[in-house]
Amino acid sequence: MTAGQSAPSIWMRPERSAVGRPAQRSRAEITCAAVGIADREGLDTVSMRRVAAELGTGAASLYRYVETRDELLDLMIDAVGGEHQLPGPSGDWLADLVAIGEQSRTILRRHPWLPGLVIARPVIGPNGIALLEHVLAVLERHPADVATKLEAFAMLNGVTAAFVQYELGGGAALQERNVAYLQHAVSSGEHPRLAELLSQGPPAPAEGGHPAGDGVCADGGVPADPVGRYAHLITRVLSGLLGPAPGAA
Amino acid sequence: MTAGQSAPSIWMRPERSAVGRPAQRSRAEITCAAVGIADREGLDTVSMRRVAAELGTGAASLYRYVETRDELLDLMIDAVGGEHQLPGPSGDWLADLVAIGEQSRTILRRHPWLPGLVIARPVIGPNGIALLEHVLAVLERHPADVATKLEAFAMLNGVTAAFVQYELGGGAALQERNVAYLQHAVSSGEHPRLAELLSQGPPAPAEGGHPAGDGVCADGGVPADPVGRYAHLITRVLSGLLGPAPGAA
DNA sequence: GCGTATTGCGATCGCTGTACCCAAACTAGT
DNA sequence: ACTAGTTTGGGTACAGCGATCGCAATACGC
Repeated sequence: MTAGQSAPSIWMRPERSAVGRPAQRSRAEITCAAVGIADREGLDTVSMRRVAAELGTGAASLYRYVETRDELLDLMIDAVGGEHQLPGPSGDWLADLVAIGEQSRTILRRHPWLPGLVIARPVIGPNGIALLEHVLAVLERHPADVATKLEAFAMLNGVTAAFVQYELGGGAALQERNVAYLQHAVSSGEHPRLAELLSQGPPAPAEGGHPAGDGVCADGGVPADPVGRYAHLITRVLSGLLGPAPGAA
Repeated sequence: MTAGQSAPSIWMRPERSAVGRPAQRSRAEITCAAVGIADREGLDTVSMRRVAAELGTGAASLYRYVETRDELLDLMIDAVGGEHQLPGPSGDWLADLVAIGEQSRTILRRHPWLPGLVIARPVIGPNGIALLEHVLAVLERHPADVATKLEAFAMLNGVTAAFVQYELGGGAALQERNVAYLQHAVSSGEHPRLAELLSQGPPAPAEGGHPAGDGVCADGGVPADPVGRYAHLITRVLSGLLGPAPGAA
C-alpha cells in the first residue's frame, strides 16, 4: 500500500524462501567468489559471467540472488567490512577509534579495489551497521551529539580510504604514468617547486609493514613510517571532530 | 629504445599534428561535453556514443582524441581541477590551504560524480600540477620535507572528496535505501544505539550554503553549519600533518 | 598536382548487464 | 500418492558498450 516503489535494499529482502526448489548457492558464496576475483584480477573483471563461471554455473542464475551487478558490489563492500574485529570499549575512545581505523587500513590495503568503490558507493549493510554500532558504543559516554558522532564515523571510513588510496598510488600502472608525466612537466620548464619533489622520494610513497614504533608519538613530531603517519593523521581528524582525547592532554 | 612501452599519459602526447587533415574538434571541447553529460545525467551515462552524439559526430571519431574511455575520464578529472582559482600566497599557509580546500569542496559538490572518481583514479594532469605547484608555493617556507608536503596535498584532496561524498550521501537514491535499511535494522531488534541516531538528524546530513559565520571558530568549539564543519576538519587534518599554524598558537 | 600525413566515421567484433522462458525440484494440501 | 503452487537453474536473446579496421576526405610541403 504505502510502498516506496524503488527497490529498497538487498538486506531487506529475505535471502531464501521456505517453499519451492531450494537454492544451490548463497549470497555469501557468490560474494566470496566475486571478492576473490576482484582481489586477484581487479574490480572491472568482475562480470556476472566471470563470477558465474567461477562457481560453475550460468550468468542468469546469479540474478536469483542479486537483482543487479551493483547489488553484488554492495554485498562485496559489506562483506569485507565484516573482516573487522570489534573488541569491547576500553574506556579510551580515541585509542579505540584509532585501532578501528588501523584495522580498516589493513583491510583496504588487502582489497585495493575497495577504497574507490566505497567512496563512490557508501552503502551500509549488516557489517556496516555492526561497525557503526560499535563506534557509537565506544563513544557512548562522549558528550557530542549524534550528528557529530555520525560524521566522525563517516570520516573515519572516508579519510582512511583516501589515505590508503594515496599510499597505493591508485595502482602501479597509474602511478607510473603520473610519475612519467611529472618528470615530463618538470623537464619542459615551468614548475620550479616540482623539481625538488622529484629529486627526492616520489616513486613509491610507502609500504605496508610497521618497521618502527607502532603509533602515536609525542605531540609535535611527525612519525616517519606509514603506520605511524596514518595513526597521527586519524588521531588529528578524530580529535578535531570530537574534541581532544579523554584522559590525554 | 629505452621506451617504457605502456602508453605514458595523454598529456605527453601532442594534441594535434602540424601536418595532415586538421582536426575539427579539440580535447577541451570533448571533455566539456562529457562533463556536461556527467553533471546532468550521471557518470555512467557518459558513453563514447553519447558524448559523440552530443557533439554531432560518430563514436569512432572520439578515438582520434582519446585512446580509451578511461583517458576521457582523466581529461574530465583534470578539467574540473582547472576550476580552482589560485591567488598568491598570503603568508599564512594554513589559511591559504583551507581556502583551497573550500574551493575544492564547492567544485566537488558541483560535480557529484567527481569524489568517487577522483579517489578511484588519482590521476594528475596540467591542472593538477598547477594545483600541486601552488600548494608547494604556499608551503615554500614551511620546514617540513617534501614527502610530508606531498602527503598533505594528497590528504587535502582525499579528505575533501570523502567529506563531500558524506555530505551528499552518495546520491539521493542510495541514501534513501540506506536510511530505509537502518530503520529496518533498528526496528527488528538488536542495535540500541542506532535508535537514537534515527530519532534525530539522519535523513539529510547537510546542505550547501553558508548560513552562519564563515569558518574556523575558537578552538574547542565545533561549528554547526557544514561550511564551518568542513573548515574545522580540514584545519585539523592539515595542522596535524604539517604542525600547528605559523603565527597562531 | 602529387606524395604524405592526418582526421572523420560507418561497419563491425566481442563482451557486457539483464529480461524471458521453461524445465527441474521442492513443499503443502488433500 | 498425487496435484497445485512456488521457487531455482540456466540456455537463449537483445540492446548497448568500448574498441578496431578500413577507406574516403582533407590538409600541408614540394
